[in-house]
Amino acid sequence: MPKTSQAAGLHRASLAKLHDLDAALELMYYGWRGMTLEADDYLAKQGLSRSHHRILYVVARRPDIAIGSLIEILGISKQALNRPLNLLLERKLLTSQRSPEQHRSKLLRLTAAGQRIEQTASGHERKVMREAFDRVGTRGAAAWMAVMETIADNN
Amino acid sequence: MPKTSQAAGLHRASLAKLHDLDAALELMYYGWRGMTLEADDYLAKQGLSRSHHRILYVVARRPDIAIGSLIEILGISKQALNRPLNLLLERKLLTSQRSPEQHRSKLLRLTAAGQRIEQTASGHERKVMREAFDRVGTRGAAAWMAVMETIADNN
DNA sequence: GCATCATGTCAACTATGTTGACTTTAAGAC
DNA sequence: GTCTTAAAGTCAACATAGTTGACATGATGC
Repeated sequence: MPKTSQAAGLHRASLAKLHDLDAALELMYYGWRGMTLEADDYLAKQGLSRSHHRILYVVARRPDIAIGSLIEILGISKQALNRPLNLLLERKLLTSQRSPEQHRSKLLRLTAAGQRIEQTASGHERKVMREAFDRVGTRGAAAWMAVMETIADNN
Repeated sequence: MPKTSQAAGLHRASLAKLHDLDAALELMYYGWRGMTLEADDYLAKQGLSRSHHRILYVVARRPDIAIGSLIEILGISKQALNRPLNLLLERKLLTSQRSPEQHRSKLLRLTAAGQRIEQTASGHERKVMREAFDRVGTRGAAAWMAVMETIADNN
């Protein structure tokens, strides 16, 4: 895994602004890095990375999700899912079992250990968001969400 | 280069929310994807990708930047810079020349073609931001910036 | 028994990053 | 002039995270 950059953000203001919105473009970039920085450091210490966290995050919010649905939500191929998923199963952060009602699909769940790691990693990200929202109040937070929703739905 | 995902965002609301701020975490992820989607499609058509765009973006805003400074700003190793940078030079989107005042460093500049591509790619991203800002007004945009600044400086 | 769906796996490839170990080029010290 | 140093360039080996294609396995439905 690439080292989580220590210096990202240092240069946040070091570029001439050619356009009005240059600052916004750069903030999106450094904002994403800033939000995930501590979580990535924590995950690296656990021998995990962003891809593992994405899996844990989704399974935490969709217990008993089938592998096919997980693939759909993550938007990657089953081959790409294979490696990180197997690592999580080997490390017993996830369990997989055929549905009791004789389905073809396998259902994924977090173990207690998996829950703990998901909570901690996501918690680092939430902490960053919470501190930022605290600075702008409810109205500001709502505006941030509205902007991001518009951008996220741009496709 | 990985295909720029078509389906990202479709599942934006499909997860149960375990915490207050889950929506914000997901918006950061899908927001980043949404902002870069069209630019990445455009770049792919030019046989380029995000890493090339980052180089073009920085050089556009720091004409005559030395390679060492570029490395610092991008936060990657010179070996990682090597390949995309050489492609841009071969494709004559960038020029490099030793400083006239007999310096050791080489100075990078965009060619007209390089400027055109940088403008177009960044323009796609600015368009997305502009549309989102238009929905929330000046105050909302200012709040968005304030939130992102706090997050970006989190390191 | 057979088709089909969901899953699993293998191989080859691309892209983007890392570290380590060099070389080359230019400038400055002496 | 030679030597040192700084900046840049290059080569190899590696890791991660994705892609496609091809094929195997397991469970269900008929």
